[in-house]
Amino acid sequence: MFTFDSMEIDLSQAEENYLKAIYSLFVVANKAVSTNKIAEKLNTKASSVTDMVKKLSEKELVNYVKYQGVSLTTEGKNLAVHVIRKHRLWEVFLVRHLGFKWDEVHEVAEQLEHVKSVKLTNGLDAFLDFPKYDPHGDPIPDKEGNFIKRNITILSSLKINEESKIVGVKDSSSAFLKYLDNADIKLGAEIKVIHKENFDNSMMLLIEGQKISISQQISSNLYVKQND
Amino acid sequence: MFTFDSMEIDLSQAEENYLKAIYSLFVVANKAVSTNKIAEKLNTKASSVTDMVKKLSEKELVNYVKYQGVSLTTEGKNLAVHVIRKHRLWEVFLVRHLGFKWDEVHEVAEQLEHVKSVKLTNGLDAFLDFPKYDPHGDPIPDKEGNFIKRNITILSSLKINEESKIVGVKDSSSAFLKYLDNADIKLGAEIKVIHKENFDNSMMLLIEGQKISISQQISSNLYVKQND
DNA sequence: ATAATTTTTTAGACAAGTCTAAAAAATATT
DNA sequence: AATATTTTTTAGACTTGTCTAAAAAATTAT
Ligand SMILES: [Mn+2]
Ligand SMILES: [Mn+2]
Ligand SMILES: [Mn+2]
Ligand SMILES: [Mn+2]
Repeated sequence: MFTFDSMEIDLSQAEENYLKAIYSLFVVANKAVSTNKIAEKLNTKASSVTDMVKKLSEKELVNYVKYQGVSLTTEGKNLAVHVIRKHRLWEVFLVRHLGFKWDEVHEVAEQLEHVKSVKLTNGLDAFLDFPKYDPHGDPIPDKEGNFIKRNITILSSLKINEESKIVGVKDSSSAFLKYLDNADIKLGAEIKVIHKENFDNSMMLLIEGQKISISQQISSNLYVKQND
Repeated sequence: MFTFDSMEIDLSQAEENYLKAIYSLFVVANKAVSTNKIAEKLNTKASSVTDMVKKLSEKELVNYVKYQGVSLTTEGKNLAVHVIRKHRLWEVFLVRHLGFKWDEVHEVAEQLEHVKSVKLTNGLDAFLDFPKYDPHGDPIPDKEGNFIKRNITILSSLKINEESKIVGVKDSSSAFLKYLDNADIKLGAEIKVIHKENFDNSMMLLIEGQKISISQQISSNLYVKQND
């Protein structure tokens, strides 16, 4: 049976970042992703992407046909998920044990995710007691690469009087996370939709007893789980 | 007053490794170190070292005169010590919290020491309760770069009946550390020299009540602190 | 269906870091 | 002091990952 322990391919940080980018773009698009989209995501140029994608194709980590976009092979996907696992475990560590705020962890996790040591990753996982979610509500793959598939609802799509719980953020930029902190909007908070303003699509909510109005910008970047 | 917080120079991992190598070679030689020695330490070629040393000299991190060896500037030394601080803090973390043995930490620490985040380093330091020594008995610089200067005695230089405590290892290769584990020789152990064999310079010791014989190879790689 | 526009790839260049082989300098030997 | 040996530097090449500018292909508009 497959586990990450068996993975001994030594990729560069650049290669790992490409795999991650391709993975996350594919998840939303659900079809082969363009070199342009990858370039945008990685803050680089499409020509650089073409070069790298050829290299990854040589290594059989991506499927690539000229002019037709890129997708991950099974092996490429496993490697991408493994990097994501490390990224999210480190984020948990930083928040729980080193006093980082959820808007401060990403940059450091981007570095830590490239450290290579199966013992380190699994040791960290155990130390943290096998967390299922990172500080932004994103699921953490276990060492087999399996993770919880969340039943995501976007807050903005809720109807009046529907009740739910905030379980994640779509945008995890520092700016958005800080806004949430200031507005006292936290993961796990119970909310109820009181009113939806037709004019600007803003929403009036009851969050943990508090009445609060949020713009469409905000409500379309919050994931909720509806109460049964 | 100077602290590492003020250091914002962004060095590559290669540059940091060169500074560390030059630092540790200089500490033992106490004079400008040769490109050859640096090459040997870093498992590279002297010609590569010459190139890099020129670059570091441009950045005023080393003093370099052709054919006359290399030494660190104040800034270079500060940066080297900062990397060593991170290396040793991570080693403590790995042993204390992730179940690593002292012979397993070095390789991973070599990667972790290059992660850049003042908040991470100081947070880790605080989480570990500001440890003074790493698992091999090496002193850990604080955030000002200061560390305890140990009064090192090599075990092999002790006379008969002298009593002392094991406080460090000179060789921290995995092979040597595993030997010590098997022989049940630990940092902190109280020892007394019972006998010195003239023939091969082996030593008979009393370690925590146990009688044990060690070769010169071993005794010349153990640091002790003499009891007053 | 042709033309205009956008996307993607190619061609050529560059910086970082490394290597081998040869030249130059320093050191050791006779 | 001259010669041989060792150490160090230079010269030129290679890899990885990136870039700009130009060419080619695909897409959109007319
Ligand atoms: Mn993140
Ligand atoms: Mn996250
Ligand atoms: Mn070490
Ligand atoms: Mn150590």
